Amino acid sequence: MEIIRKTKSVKLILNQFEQRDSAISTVDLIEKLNSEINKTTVYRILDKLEYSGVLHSFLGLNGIRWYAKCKNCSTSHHSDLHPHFQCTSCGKVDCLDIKITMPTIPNREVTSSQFLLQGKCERCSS
Amino acid sequence: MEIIRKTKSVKLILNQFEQRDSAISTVDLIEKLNSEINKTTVYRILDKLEYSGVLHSFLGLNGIRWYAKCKNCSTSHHSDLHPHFQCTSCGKVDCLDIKITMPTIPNREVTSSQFLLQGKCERCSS
DNA sequence: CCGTTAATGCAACTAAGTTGCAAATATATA
DNA sequence: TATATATTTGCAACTTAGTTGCATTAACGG
Ligand SMILES: [Mn+2]
Ligand SMILES: [Mn+2]
Ligand SMILES: [Zn+2]
Ligand SMILES: [Zn+2]
Repeated sequence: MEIIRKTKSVKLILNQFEQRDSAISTVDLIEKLNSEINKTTVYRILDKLEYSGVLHSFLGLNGIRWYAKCKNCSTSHHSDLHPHFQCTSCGKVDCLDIKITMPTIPNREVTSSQFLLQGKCERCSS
Repeated sequence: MEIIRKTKSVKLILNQFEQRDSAISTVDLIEKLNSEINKTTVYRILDKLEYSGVLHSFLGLNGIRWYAKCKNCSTSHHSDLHPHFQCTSCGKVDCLDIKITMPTIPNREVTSSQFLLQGKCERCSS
């Protein structure tokens, strides 16, 4: 299930991600676009954009899903093994440009991971 | 909000955690005890056990909360900064006895983290 | 055993996300 | 440009994890 048609809704959602560099939660996106796009459509487009390698997603502190732009991903290959940072003060969520060394665990075959850091962002800690 | 009284329900829940060493999800616990304890009570007891330093919790792959025994925690101090491992084949979730080196990020004050690894457990990969 | 207070069950609710289906619209082709 | 067709959308209804208020029950110290 890839994105086939550049519809009005797809453009509106992509536009949101072009306007900022931080991640956006499904809830925020639905709220922000609620007069223009139905929430079902938002979920479906986000699914497709992730599948296509345009966005990647992860879970925030409360289990809500967040989406952010991919950098070098495609439909066939995803390379989003980086941590994310959620500010407990303002709620902002960012991708971190940090290589995490995947720990090797005896007798376990690790295929992927989610690493979420919490604390205060630059703006909130100064 | 600490545990004050050792009620029948509290004992039943603690018993579940004594019987196994891996984590248990709220959903599994509610299902398993559904003939003996109301789900509201399960949620409330888990809250209190976590607050008291008996259990710690974290989110699994699908955003469902999991609980596991604490090792050296108390009401005043929690020391559960370790990764967790979820088997994508059998669904089992474990605490990993691995020290993770908290990355230092410029201009950000990191206070805690959640690190969830995914893959195949010992039993499922052999 | 009794009185106090914490704990419980229940029903109703909230909120994120999903599903089926009919209507609308993007796009390729003529 | 008009038409055909497959994709996308909106809507309403649903699912599921977790929460809340309140009346009832039960733990436990005296
Ligand atoms: Mn990211
Ligand atoms: Mn753990
Ligand atoms: Zn902040
Ligand atoms: Zn397994």
